Amino acid sequence: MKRKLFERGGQDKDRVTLADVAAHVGTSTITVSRAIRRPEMVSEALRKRIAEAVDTLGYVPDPAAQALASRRSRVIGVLIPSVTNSVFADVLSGLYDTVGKTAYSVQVGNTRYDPLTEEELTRVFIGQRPAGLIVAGIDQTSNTKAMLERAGCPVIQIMEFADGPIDSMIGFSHRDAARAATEHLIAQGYKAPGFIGARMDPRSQRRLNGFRQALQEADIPIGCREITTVDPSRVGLGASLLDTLLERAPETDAVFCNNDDLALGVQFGAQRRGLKIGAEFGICGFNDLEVMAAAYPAITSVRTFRREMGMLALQTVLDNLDDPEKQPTVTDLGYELMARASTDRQTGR
Amino acid sequence: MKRKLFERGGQDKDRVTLADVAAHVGTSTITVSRAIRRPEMVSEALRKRIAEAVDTLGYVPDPAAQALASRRSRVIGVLIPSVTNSVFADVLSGLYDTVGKTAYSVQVGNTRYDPLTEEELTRVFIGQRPAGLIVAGIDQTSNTKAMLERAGCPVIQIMEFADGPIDSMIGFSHRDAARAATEHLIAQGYKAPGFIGARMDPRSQRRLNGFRQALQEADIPIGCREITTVDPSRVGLGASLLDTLLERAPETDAVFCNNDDLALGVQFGAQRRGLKIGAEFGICGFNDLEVMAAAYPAITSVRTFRREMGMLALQTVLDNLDDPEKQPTVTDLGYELMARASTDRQTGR
DNA sequence: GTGAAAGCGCTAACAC
DNA sequence: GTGTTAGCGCTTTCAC
Repeated sequence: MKRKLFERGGQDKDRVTLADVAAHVGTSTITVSRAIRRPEMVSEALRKRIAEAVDTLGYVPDPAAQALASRRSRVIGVLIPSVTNSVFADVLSGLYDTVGKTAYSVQVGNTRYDPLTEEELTRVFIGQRPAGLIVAGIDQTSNTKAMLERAGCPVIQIMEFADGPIDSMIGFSHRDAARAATEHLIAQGYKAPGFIGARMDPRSQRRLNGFRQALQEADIPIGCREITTVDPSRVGLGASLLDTLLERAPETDAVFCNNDDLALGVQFGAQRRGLKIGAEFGICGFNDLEVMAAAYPAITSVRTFRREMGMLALQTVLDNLDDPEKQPTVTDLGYELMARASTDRQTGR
Repeated sequence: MKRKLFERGGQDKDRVTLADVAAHVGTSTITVSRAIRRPEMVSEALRKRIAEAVDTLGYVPDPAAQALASRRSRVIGVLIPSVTNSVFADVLSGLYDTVGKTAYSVQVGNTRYDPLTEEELTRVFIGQRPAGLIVAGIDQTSNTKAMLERAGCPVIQIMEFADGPIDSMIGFSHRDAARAATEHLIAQGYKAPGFIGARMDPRSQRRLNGFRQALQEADIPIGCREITTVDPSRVGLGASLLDTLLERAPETDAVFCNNDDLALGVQFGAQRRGLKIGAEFGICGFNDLEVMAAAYPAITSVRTFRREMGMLALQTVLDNLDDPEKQPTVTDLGYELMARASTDRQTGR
């Protein structure tokens, strides 16, 4: 087994610097620096020779030195509450795709649904003089909000659409989306829809509010058909929450689930109980993960635009960086109800 | 809508530096630096006053300056082929958990299953003088491998267990795991197991090899029961690949799927066809995502230790950083066959 | 269009 | 234990 060679220094001596490139070409470091960052400022001839030297010497810029000298890093900080939750994984995927071949890089902080962790991470991120900051949600502590307002870089809030953005905002109304889902259940003829929710972070809470609002407007009493837990969401949890729901409120004939994992679990649980999905029991999820359309029977859900949110958020940072005069934007990405067999009363099964 | 305030400088003037803290306490910058990084080198009295000053002034270290001066950043680079694939999301979750309250941070590069993107990202990452590097797989280009060998930091290969590690390695044998799964199908009495695979990256390929090996050892001809595609895996794809499989090889009575998404899709497809899962048709997935146990019927899979892999990889980097004399380690995390109803021939459905 | 000088905020190396 | 001196590799500012 080979020995380690990173005791210190190591290949650090052979690091190729701007000065090396400059010497090779016979010009000054600043010109090389310009040739790389703003080619239009350097004559074509020089530019070409510099490009060649960069190539042959294998020069790679030192981001630390760049950041220190320019007082700006090329890191775009992203604060999300979870990395495993596929909702955020999709957002990340959009971010990574868009950051792709730009000179910027994405650094993700996992707040674990904890506002204080978020505050701490915000402090650290801002200490890096980030090029931009993308944060999930609108429920930051007042300290966090104050820091973000003075961050000195574009700040994009994602996942929500609401009043009082810190800077730019890209998302949708969780309440409206949930209300639409519930209205769909009612329109399909279900008489006693219930709600199943896990984690119950602020976004889940807003979805619950949308559910309540729809029932209220339809003059349907809620009864005991709201089953929630702070436990993280899992498919397996769907079935157990369904058990609780049907025990407490046997009249329930449909359920709006906080997210798709729960909905899938509810469907498995309902099948185990021998319920006819659709005809006897309606199921609606939230987010429209790919599995929903593929399930048997296919499960109704509310489609949300997660990758798009990531892409647009990153692009918004880039746009703001390009043009510092650019005004903040607030974008509603909306949602789309995907009605499928699981809420079709004609579906026997 | 508020005006932007990040035109440049902004709050940069009020940045609290080591010098500010030193002045406040009446000592030198280096002492403050030491008080923070190696408290045992500073007298208790001073240390306490410095801590207070740091707090009241709100000092946050500048990672760029640290990296530049020490020629080492506190960034641990992670190169994975996908962020949405929940397999890697789980690994990431383990990484983030472990990096948690350390002074290090994780930076993820998405290679998109492309060796050249991986090479490019490796070059950029190494240019950051990372504290450590965690890379998925063993199929790097020779250029990439050469760079990693000279990276001057701990390098951990994850997701595989094989010969010739670059430095440390943590994973398991995909071939052995797949062989075990296939042997299970055979032991359960299925006579003509097939293979369904998507993406077909090197790890999938090794799993296919394990499948072949098991059939060969059991003297079962493979026939046309290998259905693969380079398309990325989706649940929906499972059903279509099942269609292809049963068309080409109607004798098939069980299937080993490259991953759990496909297995779930196969199950939905089989249900749609009215096949009795288990009794008539066996299904085995790979990775044992949470949904597999929750499905109805529950689906057999091969459990892999993804979060653990992330945690251990990060910990290995930290250990190597603590003790540069530490020798590289190679760890086999193994796998575990989770036999469930979907491969139980007694299961009617 | 190009360059010289200065310094970003921190730490390594060597004093004391 | 603590301080001094020199940078790290780059960009800013201001000259030319």
